[in-house]
Amino acid sequence: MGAEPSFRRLPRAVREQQMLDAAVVVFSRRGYHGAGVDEIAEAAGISKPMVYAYLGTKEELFIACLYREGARLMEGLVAATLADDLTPDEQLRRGLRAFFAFVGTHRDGWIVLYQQARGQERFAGVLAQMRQRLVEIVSGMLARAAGPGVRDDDVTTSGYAVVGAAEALAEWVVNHPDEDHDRLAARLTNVIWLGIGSVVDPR
Amino acid sequence: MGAEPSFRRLPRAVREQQMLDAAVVVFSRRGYHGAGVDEIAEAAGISKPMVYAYLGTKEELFIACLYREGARLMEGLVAATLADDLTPDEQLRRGLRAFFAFVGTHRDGWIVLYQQARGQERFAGVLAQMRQRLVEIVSGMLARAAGPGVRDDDVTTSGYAVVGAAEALAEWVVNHPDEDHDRLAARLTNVIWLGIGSVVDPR
Amino acid sequence: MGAEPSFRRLPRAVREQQMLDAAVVVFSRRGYHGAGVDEIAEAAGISKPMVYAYLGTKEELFIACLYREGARLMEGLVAATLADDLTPDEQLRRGLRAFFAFVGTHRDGWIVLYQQARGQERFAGVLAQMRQRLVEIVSGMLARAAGPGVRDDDVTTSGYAVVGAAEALAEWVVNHPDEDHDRLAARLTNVIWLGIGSVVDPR
Amino acid sequence: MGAEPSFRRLPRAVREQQMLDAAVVVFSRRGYHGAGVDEIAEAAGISKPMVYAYLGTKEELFIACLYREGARLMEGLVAATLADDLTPDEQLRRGLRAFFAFVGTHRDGWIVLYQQARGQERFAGVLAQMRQRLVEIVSGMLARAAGPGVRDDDVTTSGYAVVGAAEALAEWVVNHPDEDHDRLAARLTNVIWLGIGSVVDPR
DNA sequence: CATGAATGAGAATTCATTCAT
DNA sequence: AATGAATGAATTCTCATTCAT
Repeated sequence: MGAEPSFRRLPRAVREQQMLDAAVVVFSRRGYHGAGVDEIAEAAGISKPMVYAYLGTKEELFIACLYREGARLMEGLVAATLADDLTPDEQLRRGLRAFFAFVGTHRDGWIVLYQQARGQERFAGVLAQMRQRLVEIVSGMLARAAGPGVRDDDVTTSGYAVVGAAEALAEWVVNHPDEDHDRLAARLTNVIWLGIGSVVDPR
Repeated sequence: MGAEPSFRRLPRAVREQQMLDAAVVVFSRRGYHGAGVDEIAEAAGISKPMVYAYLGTKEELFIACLYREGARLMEGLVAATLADDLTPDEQLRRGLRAFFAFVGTHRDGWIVLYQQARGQERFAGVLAQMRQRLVEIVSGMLARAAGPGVRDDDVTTSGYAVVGAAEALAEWVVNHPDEDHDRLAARLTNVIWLGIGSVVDPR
Repeated sequence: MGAEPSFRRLPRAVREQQMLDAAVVVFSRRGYHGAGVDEIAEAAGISKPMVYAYLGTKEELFIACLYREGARLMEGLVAATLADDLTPDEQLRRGLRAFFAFVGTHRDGWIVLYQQARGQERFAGVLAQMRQRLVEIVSGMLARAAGPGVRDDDVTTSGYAVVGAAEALAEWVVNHPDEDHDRLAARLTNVIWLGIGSVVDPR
Repeated sequence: MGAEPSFRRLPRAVREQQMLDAAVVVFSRRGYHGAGVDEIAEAAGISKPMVYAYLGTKEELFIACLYREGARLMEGLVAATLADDLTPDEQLRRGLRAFFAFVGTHRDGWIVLYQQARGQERFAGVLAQMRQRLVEIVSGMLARAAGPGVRDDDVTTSGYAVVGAAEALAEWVVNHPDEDHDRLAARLTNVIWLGIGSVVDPR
């Protein structure tokens, strides 16, 4: 049996995760400008200079949060989506499920990513990029489903719409923590799938 | 015609609108916390104390922006929607068109409402309320289209999805100012209308 | 019967008194720095520029209050004291009575004079001067009563003590508006008169 | 002897006292509203944020001054008064001596307590309370001296008068720093002691 | 490694005062 | 004569950031 680790001196990597955890929580509640480094340090149970020593400026700290949470979200999505031989609609359904799962589990991360990072010129870029990737992924699925002969424009538009719908429902998920993600994903997939028909084959 | 009015002393009502105009622009770029009252005053072409004299605290100023822009949005929507004898889908299409028109014309107002007000606990309420009204309006249209025998829950979820999709496309509109709103509204309506079938009559 | 005077256009002298009335009230509650010219103007029922037009700077306004209230106090005292052929103790008693009467009737004036003007370097002078006159008056009475052969120093000290005692009781009067001034004056005179014996003829 | 301590970084307790020292000086000269936190910080030889970090708001800072100086005054008084077996008049004499000593030594503290705290509704309470305690202490001595059969009212009134006289002489002390406190206390005690006879046994 | 001490720079808010009408 | 409009100059308070120990 190994020695219990001392509580005070933790390896750097661990400390950094604790700080990021705290930062995500605080940023999610107060926003970038509203959050104080003091507050974050306190929430992390360490002193302010440590925050600066480990993660740098408040801006860098925020960006670190963005990257970590963004990566988590993407990981979940990709993992859920990458299995072989899935039909596009199944892929979509699993992607949505993973998405809602992330939002449900990482409420604060979601809020930081989607509510706080937006609208601060400085960070909008990082966010827009991620969102762009989402739209592309979804558009890809839709395109595969639609087959050739559909205008790229229409597919992209639909991609936006789908991502937007998912995001709106994410807000719903945030406010209704006991919602069944599977059911939600299934329902939305259906709506989308039928709807997509109008793009694929507009009468 | 009459002499040009002196530029320095203006009646209160005029100045207030100028201030709100400036405030919306600045808030949209910097967010609530990021915006300085100094900056807003300068943008409005007057001195800081006037802002406080006329519109009160920064918080009250922000709320005033919220209300003005919110009212503008709602007016447009309601006006577009209220005509007699519209089929639900036509109603939806017109509503969406009005929505995209607002977003296109009042870019900054849109951003303040939908990106900056969110995530500041203080203002989330005002916003959530407005969004709620939107969802209800849309859900109403969907319900009328779906007829009885559909679960309220499903209708609400769809309402959220539709509003979310519209919001996402709004972002698209913001970034592609020359997009044809009519076309976008029509396309989204189609997607929705088919999709909605899945809720009304699954399988 | 004369024409009713219009309410709006009042002769300057009247307006000035109204302003001073209002100013005394506000200064008494808030102190010199704490009081706002806005507040005073509003209390006087006129607009701020009028205050400046009539009474000048806030500082000048405050000094005007000081002089008016100080004059009122002194008038009362002198009037009560000047009658011919009064024994010193009767003089003192009447003086105290007049003093307490002023404090009771002009509560705010008293507070401005004795609590607010003190401690602002700028005004302390005016105040100290008035107080000095009071001490001299009282010391004069005491000296007349004591006759020659008493050290000036002792008389002055006693003068201070008497004025101080009166001021302390003035605070009492302010807080107990229904106190009988005559009785208070009589009691204090007695205390003083016996006490004064110790100075006159210290065993 | 040991190395001179570095001047820049000092432990909190020390800095707090320095700040209070400076604050008392500045408040005494300018009054609560007239004093700027900037000015106080500069007088204390540190930067403004430290004042806020350690002592809180300007209001809290002022109250801290009130409490510290008030405690100092009271300590002196109680210490001087508590010795066993003193006759009431000796007690009073010692009390007055201690009082004058405080005023002489802590000129600024005295001024803050007795001139600046008054008249600001916010602080009047703290002050009134302390003054009340003084009046009660003095009244107690007078009552012990007077024996039973004297109206409470009269004793209280006399208490006020005595405290008032002492306060007035305190002002004298402030302006005549080389006055002999012992002599002043003795003289005032005599004046009071004879005067008190009139209350105890009038005519 | 860790932190209490310290601050420069700026934020919101107010106020005495003036001007144009 | 009278006032709404307007502002320069503070003032209180906060915050991101650094240094000495």
